[in-house]
Amino acid sequence: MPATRDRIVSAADQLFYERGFEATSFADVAAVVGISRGNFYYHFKTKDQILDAVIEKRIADRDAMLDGWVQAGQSPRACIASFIRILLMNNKKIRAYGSPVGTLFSELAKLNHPGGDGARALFDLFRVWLRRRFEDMGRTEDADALAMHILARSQGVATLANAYPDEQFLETEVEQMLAWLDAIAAQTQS
Amino acid sequence: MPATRDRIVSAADQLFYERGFEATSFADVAAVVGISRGNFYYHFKTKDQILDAVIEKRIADRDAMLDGWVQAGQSPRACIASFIRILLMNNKKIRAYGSPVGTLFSELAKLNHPGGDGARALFDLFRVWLRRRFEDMGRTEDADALAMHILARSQGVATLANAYPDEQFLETEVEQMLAWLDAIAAQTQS
DNA sequence: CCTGTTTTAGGACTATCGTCCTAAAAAGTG
DNA sequence: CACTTTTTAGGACGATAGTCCTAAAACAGG
Repeated sequence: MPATRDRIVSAADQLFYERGFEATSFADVAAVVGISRGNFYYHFKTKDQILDAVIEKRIADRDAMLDGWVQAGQSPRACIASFIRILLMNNKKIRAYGSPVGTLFSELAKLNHPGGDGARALFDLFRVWLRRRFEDMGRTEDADALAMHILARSQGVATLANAYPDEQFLETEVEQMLAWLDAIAAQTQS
Repeated sequence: MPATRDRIVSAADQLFYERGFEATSFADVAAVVGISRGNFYYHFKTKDQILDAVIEKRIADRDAMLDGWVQAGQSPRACIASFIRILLMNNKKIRAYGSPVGTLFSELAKLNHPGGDGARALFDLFRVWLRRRFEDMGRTEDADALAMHILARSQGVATLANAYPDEQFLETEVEQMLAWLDAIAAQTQS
């Protein structure tokens, strides 16, 4: 049986993703978890503290996923391909709610919320990881630009897939991104 | 002197962009315009009505901009290049607040707000316009896919530029998008 | 100058939210 | 079993939001 605190963070994570941070209230999360607002306050004094915990969890989850690919012995190129395919893995959720990273960052940036730094850290996690993969592929000079490029493509595809929940679009764009990766690899190894 | 209603819509347009729809209150808009909340209510009965008016204005503004390029006699390819360069034209605002189209859509989609359809109509405006330009370039079979592709790229670049307000990134990506457009044009005319 | 319509101001009402407090229940310890 | 700490429940409080109402001010036409 998971601790109450963890159940709160998981529920908040999901609700923040589906409804947004501001639109999700203490009462909403408490209702999903099945506890009272008073109990909620025992674990988190302020809403910002829940946000911090949710961002921490999102970072930890994604960090584990990314490291898992590396630990599994996938080549740098295969790792990047796996990153691109996240869009397909989560295609239903992305079409329904967009990117968990991008939409959270957008909201917090507009609110000038201090947690926006944490949301940027989520981007950083992917950016740094991707940069290292490109470096391992031999693209040391422009590894960061390539990382930013593929990150931007992912974000854009997620946004449009949310606006137009068309599965074909997602698949087409993923194929193009993989083709782009092939071209990069060909450039580098030749 | 512009009518009060128009001043309200302009102020709301800006505030919705900078702070988001939900985070902007009647009082915020009224304070910027310099009128009372009561006067506000005379012009707009509900918050949804302001949102509708703002979306209508955004569509009209962008429709005029896009049509202006066509009326000015620019070639289809030059028109698409102008669209890509919107990112540079508005680079300061985009780095500060993201894409006015994408961020509004994301927020309304999460709120399950009826105005989300209007925000999607904003995407449709660009999508249909871009599709027609690609058709005029001779890409009749995949014009819509090309339109969606460049729209997604724009959105992704805007999101990342918001997260990392680095002017160099924006310029680099715009150049790559223009190079992509050149490649498309070369494919088509050969 | 009078009259009817449009526009504006300011406050009242209700609901919801984040926050906080207090006391009971549960769990752990000797 | 007695005692202490942890956890839970439920409600109170102040602030803010969207909405709505009423009356005064500004303006129009005869």
